[in-house]
Amino acid sequence: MADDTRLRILRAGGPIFAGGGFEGTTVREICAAADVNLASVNYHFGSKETLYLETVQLAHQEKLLRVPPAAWPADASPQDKLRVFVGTILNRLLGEGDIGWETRLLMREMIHPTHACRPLVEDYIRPQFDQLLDVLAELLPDTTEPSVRHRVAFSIVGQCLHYRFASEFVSLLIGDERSTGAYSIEELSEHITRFSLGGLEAFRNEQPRSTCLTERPEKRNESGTVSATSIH
Amino acid sequence: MADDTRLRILRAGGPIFAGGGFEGTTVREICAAADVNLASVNYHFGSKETLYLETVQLAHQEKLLRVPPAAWPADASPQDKLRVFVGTILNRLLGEGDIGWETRLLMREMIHPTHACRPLVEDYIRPQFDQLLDVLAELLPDTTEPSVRHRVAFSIVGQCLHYRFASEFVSLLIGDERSTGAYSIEELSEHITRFSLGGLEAFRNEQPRSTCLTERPEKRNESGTVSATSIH
DNA sequence: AGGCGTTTCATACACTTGTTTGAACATAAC
DNA sequence: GTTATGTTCAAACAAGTGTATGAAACGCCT
Repeated sequence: MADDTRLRILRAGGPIFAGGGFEGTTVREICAAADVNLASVNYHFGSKETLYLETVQLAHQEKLLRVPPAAWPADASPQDKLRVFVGTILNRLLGEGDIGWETRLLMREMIHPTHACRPLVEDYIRPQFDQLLDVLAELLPDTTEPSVRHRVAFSIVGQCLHYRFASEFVSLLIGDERSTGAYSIEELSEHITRFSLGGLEAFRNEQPRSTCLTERPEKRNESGTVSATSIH
Repeated sequence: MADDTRLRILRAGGPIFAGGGFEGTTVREICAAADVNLASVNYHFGSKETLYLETVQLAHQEKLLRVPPAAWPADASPQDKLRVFVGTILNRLLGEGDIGWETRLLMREMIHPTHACRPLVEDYIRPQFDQLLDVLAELLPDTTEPSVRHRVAFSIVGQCLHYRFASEFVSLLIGDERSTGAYSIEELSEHITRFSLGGLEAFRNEQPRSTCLTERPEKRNESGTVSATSIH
């Protein structure tokens, strides 16, 4: 019975902490939702803070089990791998019917990092990041510098995260356009993949850098990709 | 002297609210920082909540004055306009020496929208969004659908916002790579512009959609851009 | 100077917060 | 049954919260 109340507190804490943040959430609230006595949280966790830390940990641990990492056949093209990766991330961020409170916890952790931040990144974020880097390795020249690879990776996940972080702003900006389905997970996944593959093209021919951007859109050089041939 | 304390409260409230959020920030804290009496906030604002709303409003109002919107010569190429736009956004998000607490307020508002959200978007976000759409209009075919234009715009600002939202995660992921300067505002601006112009290329030849992404990177068709010619 | 509306101040008021306490309860070993 | 150990419970605690109050101080007009 002891472990039971412990788990009940942890599971109840997730969505509540996600909704209100650490401050803004009361232990009474959590205890009521978990249907346990008020003193239980201090008996089992010692303090509200360690309860929070354990909650964050468990939340992403369970989330990782529930929605597994991206996977693809061994002979998939790198483009398809990227598409699957983007789709997986978006599903993790936006999907799952209910509300996706786990990612709200993650967002809060991004804005206001606590001690839960570092293990979260190492256990939960870095594996996905490395997976994306592996895909990018197939799409970028071998000579591409690590920092450039990283920035490209951030450009891709940044597009995905935007629809989670700024979802309220997006809704206000586009009005009722969302009802057209243009912002479904499938459409967004397709769009981001397409945009990113285009963006990758700009890094396929390694240039010194930063000199390939002033070409006018009307003309296109023979390689077809933006290049450094025309500095205005 | 009355307006003076009013303003002092508002200005002191900005960074404090940004740091601790609405909950997590005490009126006493703000009054101490503003060096005014505790009762002043209720005398001048009526409640903590309306103080918060007015604080958010003033913060972005002053921010908008301090770092003006992107501007370019009339004959600038759309590519250059995009570069300037991205640079301006990044400067607004990451620049300004101190800490940029205004954007933290904005981030909080994104995650946990309050009544301050709607006017914030209309007065502060939408003008920039429209400006970006104007630039994109020069880079995309006239036939491009509005929803596609919007998603492209989000792909661009998403890349920028990522370095503000996930800055802690970015730091943890890249280790001390930041010290190389690869994540300076200038470098990031250059990278995002380059990546985005590449991404835009993928939308230059309007395809039905979603069929242009499986081309293998080694071969390239004559137009040079990714296209719908090969479905695997 | 004197009166008056406005603003400041110290203080107090409910109320909520996380945490503690000590008794009641359970369960198993002997 | 008795003891021992681990767990729950209602109640209370001290500290901190937003807000209210009434007196004091100020500035300004006549």
